Amino acid sequence: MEWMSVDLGNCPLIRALDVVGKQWTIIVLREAFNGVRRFEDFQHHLGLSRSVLSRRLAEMVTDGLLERVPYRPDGERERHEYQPTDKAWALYPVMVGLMQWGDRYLADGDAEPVRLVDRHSGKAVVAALVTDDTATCAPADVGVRPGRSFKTVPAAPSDHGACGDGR
Amino acid sequence: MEWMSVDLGNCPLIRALDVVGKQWTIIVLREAFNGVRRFEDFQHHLGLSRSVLSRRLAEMVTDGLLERVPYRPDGERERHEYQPTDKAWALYPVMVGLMQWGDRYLADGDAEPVRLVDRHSGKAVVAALVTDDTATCAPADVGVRPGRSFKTVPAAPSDHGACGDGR
DNA sequence: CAGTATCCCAAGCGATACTG
DNA sequence: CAGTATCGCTTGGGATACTG
Repeated sequence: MEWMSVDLGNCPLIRALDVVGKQWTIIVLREAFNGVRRFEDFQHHLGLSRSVLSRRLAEMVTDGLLERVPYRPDGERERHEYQPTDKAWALYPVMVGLMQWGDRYLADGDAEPVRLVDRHSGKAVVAALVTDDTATCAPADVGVRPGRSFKTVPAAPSDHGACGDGR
Repeated sequence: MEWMSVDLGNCPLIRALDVVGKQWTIIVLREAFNGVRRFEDFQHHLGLSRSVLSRRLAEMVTDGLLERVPYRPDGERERHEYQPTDKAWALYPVMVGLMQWGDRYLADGDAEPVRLVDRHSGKAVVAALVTDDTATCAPADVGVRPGRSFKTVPAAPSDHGACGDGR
């Protein structure tokens, strides 16, 4: 971040926040994780202004979080869709952690928490610190129980067997 | 966030970002996790302006992330220190996840990654998604290998045996 | 040492309008 | 449908100066 003082500039946390810190970024990412791919869909789901969305999307492409790929639905003209990159998927645990933290500490009473479950075992999934050798859940293995606001992950990345697994 | 459209307002992710989303918040939190407690220390470590720090600290106290507790060192006059609350410690995995993500994808080449290790096993610690029943690392169990920028955790919270463990 | 208050600037957002 | 451009507002940050 340009507003940072000298030696902290290369702190990985600062660098991360420089990319992810802007308000809409993580939300847009969540939509993308949820399968949203097109401009209009992002805009309607989130209700943010078109100009902001345009800029945010462009930045996220520049930052390597989204990839803008052309495709042609049936007989229509060519379109583009924004696909989350592996770099973006690597933020999945962070986003989930944030969401679960919000659920736990910022609940407004009426909304039941979003419960993530592992598809295979059916067990609840949480974001946590674990040792290297622990079995982790890949984004593709994660779904939600009740089904509110955070649906299942439709298109997980190819190689991300487990996010955050051994370096 | 006030800038959010209607129904998304109670999305836990949005609520979380409303509290944590401001740029300095997580950085200040990291310092607090690292044992920094006093105004001057935050200011010198981070190099941010006193006015901003003052506001940020006050907000974080309001938001329940920090607690301002009085204490009296040896024979001096009374002082105050900012202690991270359990609510703040619950963000530890998120912060670590962000930091590791920055290390992995935003490395500037010259800086070696911050390696977190479990004190007991000596194994590397990562932020990840796991099932409910997985053994997790409490903040107090986590230290760093080389010792750059992210030191050991000096004062972990009382009851946080494992962050993110079974709800 | 530990802040608070004031002033100014830059960045981010929304609304609106326009292009292919 | 999928954006880009412009404008004005609001917010967050820095500098400086001041208080206990």
